[in-house]
Amino acid sequence: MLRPITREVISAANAESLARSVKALADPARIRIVSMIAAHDDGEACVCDLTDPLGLSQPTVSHHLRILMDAGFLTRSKRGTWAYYRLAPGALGALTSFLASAV
Amino acid sequence: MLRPITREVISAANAESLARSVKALADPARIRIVSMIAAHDDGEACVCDLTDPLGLSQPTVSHHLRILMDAGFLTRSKRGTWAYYRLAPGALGALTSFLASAV
DNA sequence: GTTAAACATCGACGTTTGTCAATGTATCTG
DNA sequence: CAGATACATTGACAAACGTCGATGTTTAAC
Repeated sequence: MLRPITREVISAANAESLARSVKALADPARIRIVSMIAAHDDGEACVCDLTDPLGLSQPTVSHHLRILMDAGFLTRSKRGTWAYYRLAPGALGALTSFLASAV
Repeated sequence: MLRPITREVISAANAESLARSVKALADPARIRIVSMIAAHDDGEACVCDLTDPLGLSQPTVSHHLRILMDAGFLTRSKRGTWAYYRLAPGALGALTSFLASAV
């Protein structure tokens, strides 16, 4: 993988937006949540699947899920009283490849 | 890139350590610093090269550089009164590939 | 219509974070 | 040695963050 002769510095605005995405993953609970959802049956999990293994209260888990959703890493589908969360296809890969190329 | 049938959930300890690394990049100033160092002549830059383009005070820049060093993303070599910072080879790539595979 | 269950939202709290001015530490120059 | 330069460290402060208990909202079951 060759290094281009000229290397552009990331713009302040792009750095801000990239930092927002990275920040969404910069917490152990949220990293575990993403990993747990990815490993769960059918690739989806509800809040009640996560609270116990995480050792966190239900409001805290909902809070983390909202942050991951707002950052575009998760999607939510409500069925009955349950809310099922999934990985947003390609979102994580997009971040890691952009991170690797941009900085 | 095939997905393994069984997917391990990341351990709490590994999530903690991964979060520490990610957190070091979860700030627009630090992302710009990494990008600026990568783009700078000979792949190295001193503190005085960074303060003006970042619009931050010298202590703040030193603070960010320390965080990036502690996380293993940068190396420092002192020559005279100047301190030259470089990307630690492979550190960023190691993070992104681990991130992509582990979560 | 009541009750119960799953989840979201709110309010409050201690902790962590990003920033700067002030100060300390080397290193070079005359 | 005296002054200047480049950088690190310290202390302080406001803002952001992670967490929980309490409460609100929606849906299902009886």
